Amino acid sequence: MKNKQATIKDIAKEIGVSPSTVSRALNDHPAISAATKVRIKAKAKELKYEPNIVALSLKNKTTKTIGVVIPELIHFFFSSVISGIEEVAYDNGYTVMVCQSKESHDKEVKDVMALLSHRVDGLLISQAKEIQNNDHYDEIQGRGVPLVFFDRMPSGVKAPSIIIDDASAAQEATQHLIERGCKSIMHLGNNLDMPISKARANGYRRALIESGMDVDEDMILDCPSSVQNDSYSQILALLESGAKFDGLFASNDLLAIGAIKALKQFGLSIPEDVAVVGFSNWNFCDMVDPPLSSVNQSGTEMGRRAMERLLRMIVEDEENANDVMILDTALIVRKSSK
Amino acid sequence: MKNKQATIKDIAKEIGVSPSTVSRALNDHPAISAATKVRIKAKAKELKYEPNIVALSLKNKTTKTIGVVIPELIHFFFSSVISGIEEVAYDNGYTVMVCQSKESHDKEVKDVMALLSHRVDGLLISQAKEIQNNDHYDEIQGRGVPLVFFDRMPSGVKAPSIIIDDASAAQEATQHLIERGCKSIMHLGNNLDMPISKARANGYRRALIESGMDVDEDMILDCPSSVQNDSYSQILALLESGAKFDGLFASNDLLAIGAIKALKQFGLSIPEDVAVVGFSNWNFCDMVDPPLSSVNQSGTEMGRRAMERLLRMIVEDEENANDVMILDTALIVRKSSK
DNA sequence: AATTATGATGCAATCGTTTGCAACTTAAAA
DNA sequence: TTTTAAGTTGCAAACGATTGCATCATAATT
Repeated sequence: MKNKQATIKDIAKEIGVSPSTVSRALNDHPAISAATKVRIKAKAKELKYEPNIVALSLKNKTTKTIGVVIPELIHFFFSSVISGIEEVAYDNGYTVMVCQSKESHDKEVKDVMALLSHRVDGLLISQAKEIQNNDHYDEIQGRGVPLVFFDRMPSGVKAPSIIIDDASAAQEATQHLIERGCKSIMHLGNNLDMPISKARANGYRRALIESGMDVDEDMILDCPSSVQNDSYSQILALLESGAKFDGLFASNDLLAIGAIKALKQFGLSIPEDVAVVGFSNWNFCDMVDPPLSSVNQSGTEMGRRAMERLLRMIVEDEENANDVMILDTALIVRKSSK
Repeated sequence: MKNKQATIKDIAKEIGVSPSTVSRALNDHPAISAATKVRIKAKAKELKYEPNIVALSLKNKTTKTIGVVIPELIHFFFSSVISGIEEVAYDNGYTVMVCQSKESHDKEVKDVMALLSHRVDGLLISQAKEIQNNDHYDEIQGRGVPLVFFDRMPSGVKAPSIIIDDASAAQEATQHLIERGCKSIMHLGNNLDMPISKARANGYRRALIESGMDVDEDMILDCPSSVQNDSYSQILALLESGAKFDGLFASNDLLAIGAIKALKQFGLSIPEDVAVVGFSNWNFCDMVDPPLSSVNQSGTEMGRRAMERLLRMIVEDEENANDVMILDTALIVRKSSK
């Protein structure tokens, strides 16, 4: 089972011309006679010749490949982003290499190095939860490889990013709960060390403050693992200890669903006793009971925009910019907060 | 913003030796003196030299890259598969190129050709719903590129596959409904032209027959688009036309959830009036109301196994085999059928 | 002192493709 | 008939790394 892919040399040998002639014929170079072109093209088809992109990459110093590093492949949001990236990449003749950091800084660094070794033409990155330093980002830029961040961007790196306004979106969600009449609103953060989670928590605080309500830091819980069980057990424990609240804004949908499970189990009804809002509008939001209100962020669009931005950097060979594109979010109100 | 990646030549020039010496020094070749090695390695570190995989690929005729073609990235099952593939690939020093066929035959063919041009060392494919021919699979094998199918395999191609026993799993699910006391069971297929869906429908039939029940082909509905709305509207229409049934087995979870929505809306309670079982055990199965019974198929494991199988083909350079690995499934009974 | 090992390094070809330049053939112009 | 201009095609170098073989200097042996 050895490689049988035909090369330009094979064609050249069979026809009895030089490889250069074959190359020019296949690229419709004007200097080649029509007759030779026909013969060569026919032979190419016969041998099922396909140009070797690896050789081309070496020559052109461009691989028509872009690298993507995301925290977790199996999260609906991230797989939508990749889907968007792949779409635009495909339309522009690029192929996508995907790595998942599994939220680990080390893995993220290794992924980046591997992709650099593969000489990707650009990188799209969403930062892992575990943050240590920006050395690998500097490394990328030091090598002149275009870099765009999406959703989770680091601070202190001069690169374009496509994000949403997490704070404002969170504020809107919290505001909605306040308008609905909630007097005592909890917030579930998903790893509050992470900038994105911090921003959402700040949005929550801002909404309370702007409505003249007190911010009780004890009402902010951290569920670092972003598994529903985490919020489920924390909320259940809280309820059992006698805590009272009538609204809950969670930093992601899974946490919201875990909380709902605990609330239901404790005999509370949603939204009557406690109104709940999640974040990300995952595909199952309208399938759970009650359907979960959530902040919609379109992963597909984010992926598309990020890829488009990256392409612009690649094509225009522009200087490092650090423009930030903020995509719209929209609060989708469903029964859980109606 | 041009490429500044250091090459072996750069190191050679700066130190004043030949490129061959640098190459040997970096690979710890015994013929190079310790002193030179030290100098060269120091300079390599200083210049942040990283071997150019593209050049290596050209020389070694191996890219350490594998290509994956799946129908849809955003489906939980498929993103789990990719996650499993990426894991094993990464552990073995491979990188993964991902393409989505979007269930289109043409796109699948184009994806395959693009990946072949990139000279991937192997291909993992799950066939698109739209099936026309196997020419592109022949093309892959004709070029001597290892190929493994997962989940959806074509008929008539001699390649290993990792699948589940769709018929048996479906039979088990249906059997469960029968044992629970269901007398009239519907089946929702997801594009019954697709082999995988056919198999599930056959499993459904087998269960009925083995229990001495009649198979009424009118009780089998096709929902080609695999969107919940499809099953929702079809089931609703059916109920309004006066159809009666007390069990429902759907070919995937989305269809099951659409059906549940219709049933609920029609005032039926689940599982009392109609017991429902889905297929795939997507992550939201235990979040919906009522929690949905489903056949668990581990995408991550399927991805891992497929990648492992492919690696064996790559490493051992074995002859085309067509062994089929059938992964275990397990019916997870939840409230929707209890 | 002459010969033979031994150690260290460089040359050149290779992988597949592209491309500037040279070289050749033939036909047109002087 | 000689010069010039097209029209075709091939040579060789390049991209970055590896590797068999040749080369050279030095050290060890006789």
